[in-house]
Amino acid sequence: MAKAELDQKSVTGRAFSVLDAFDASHRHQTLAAIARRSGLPLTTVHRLVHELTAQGALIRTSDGAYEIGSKMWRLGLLASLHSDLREVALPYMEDIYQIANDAVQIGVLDGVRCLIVERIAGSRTLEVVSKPGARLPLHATAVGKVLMAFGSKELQDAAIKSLDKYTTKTITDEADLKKQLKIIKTQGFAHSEEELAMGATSIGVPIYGYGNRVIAALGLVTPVANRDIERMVAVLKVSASALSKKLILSGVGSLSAP
Amino acid sequence: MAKAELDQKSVTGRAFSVLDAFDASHRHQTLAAIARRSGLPLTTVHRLVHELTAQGALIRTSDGAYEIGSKMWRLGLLASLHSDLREVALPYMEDIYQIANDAVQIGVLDGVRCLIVERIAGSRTLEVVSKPGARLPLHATAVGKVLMAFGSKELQDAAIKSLDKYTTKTITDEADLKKQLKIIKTQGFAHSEEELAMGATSIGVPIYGYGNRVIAALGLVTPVANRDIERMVAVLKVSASALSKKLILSGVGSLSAP
DNA sequence: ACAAATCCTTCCGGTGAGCGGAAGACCGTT
DNA sequence: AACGGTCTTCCGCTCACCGGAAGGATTTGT
Repeated sequence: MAKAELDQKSVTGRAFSVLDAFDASHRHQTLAAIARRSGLPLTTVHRLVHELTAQGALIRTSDGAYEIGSKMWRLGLLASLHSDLREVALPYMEDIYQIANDAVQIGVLDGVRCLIVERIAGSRTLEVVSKPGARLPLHATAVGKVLMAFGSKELQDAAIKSLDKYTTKTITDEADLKKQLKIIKTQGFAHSEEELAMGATSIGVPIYGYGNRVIAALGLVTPVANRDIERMVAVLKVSASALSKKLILSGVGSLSAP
Repeated sequence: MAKAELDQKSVTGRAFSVLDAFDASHRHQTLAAIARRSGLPLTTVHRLVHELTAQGALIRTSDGAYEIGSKMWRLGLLASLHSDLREVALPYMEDIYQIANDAVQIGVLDGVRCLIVERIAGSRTLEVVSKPGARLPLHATAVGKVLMAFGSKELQDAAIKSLDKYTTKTITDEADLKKQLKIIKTQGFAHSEEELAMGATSIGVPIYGYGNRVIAALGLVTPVANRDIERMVAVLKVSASALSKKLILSGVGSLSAP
């Protein structure tokens, strides 16, 4: 339970410590739970939560607990990666899903993680943790490896500093990973087999935006059993180039790091 | 340009004044612009924006301006109306779109406005301002009227206090509106013709959730020319009852007011 | 039935974090 | 070169935030 968030010195820092106490598996929390998870004194949380509720950032449900409010949702829609990328990519992802019948996902770089922006999955597809909003490690997923391979030198160095081991197949050796990244860059796609979770294999290809920079990665996730990598790569590459063209035309792509 | 936001006394209040300076048509703003729109001193905005950027709530683009950051987007996904309602409703909305070929939208109550949660629109459909995240007036849209008709007495009174006039057909008379709300409640659907924008007509039906309470409204928007209200109502009602059943089973629905 | 352990809320005095004016470093434009 | 616009740093005053203490409201255990 990480309680040492950013700063916590400024009020906004504290406010976001409160908000950060919410995640996919903690969407509905009591005041005391928020205090515990954020590591802030109860009284302080009490006040902050009240202010945030007044702003509509939180909402109090009928049972007295708190949830993220509609203002957060409304503001979140304004994030460019959502409005722009998702909007354009969704139809293409649906096409891919029709053909491949496997889970399709698109992700962007967020710090040293891969942020899943959208995902299409059927009932047949395996249930992994890669819902929209999830932040997956770069070195253990195909989409992540793509973003890493086409990313800056600094990004690679930063990402390599924490190569967590998720399964027996996760690549944790720096040299091995660097070698693979080079191959990915030349052959234009990444492959990951049971490196994040057993039973799942995935491939990913880069998506280009404004100025021909890689702004996202498109991927397919499928059970190890019925994989047909060549076919999947072919399908992905066709859609990816069409999608990239459209993104470049609409001029999507402008980010930066603090 | 509303500069008198909520409070502005507390730090969180000020922080949200900054965030509130962003909307669909102001997604990309310079520091000075934010200061102007929020009504806060430039120096103050400067500090707040820095803190918010450090938290990932804002992001600085390569041209020096600011946008809503990915953390906001991630947090926004946790809002229950999005994750739950949207998730369940989307397939039904797509079905309706296949049949009717008109813009389909679903909205929930947000204060005294109707918050559009999701919308499906084709290229043929007319371009109105009802994108996801938009907050439409209750008395001038079909979905809004539904929420109002099935809402509490207090809500109706609060909404009636500000009956803005958008077109010549907008209903601004309190008695007329109340009469219509009664009819809507008995016949189970609402109709609005050119009350928000000329050329557009819309109908709406209620959607039920946990405890058989009305939690949302489903609507169709079409050009006035090719309207066929009876058919539209029929289509909507079928989908609405199916969707309601599913929502009730999954137990969606829990809100409250400050 | 009581006690114990939760939970949430209000009160209040000290203090340090937030405030914002002033000043200056930058652009571009006329 | 003087202007109008942007962003940034500096710094002292003050007031809004902080959080312990205390008490009410519920739920749980014995």
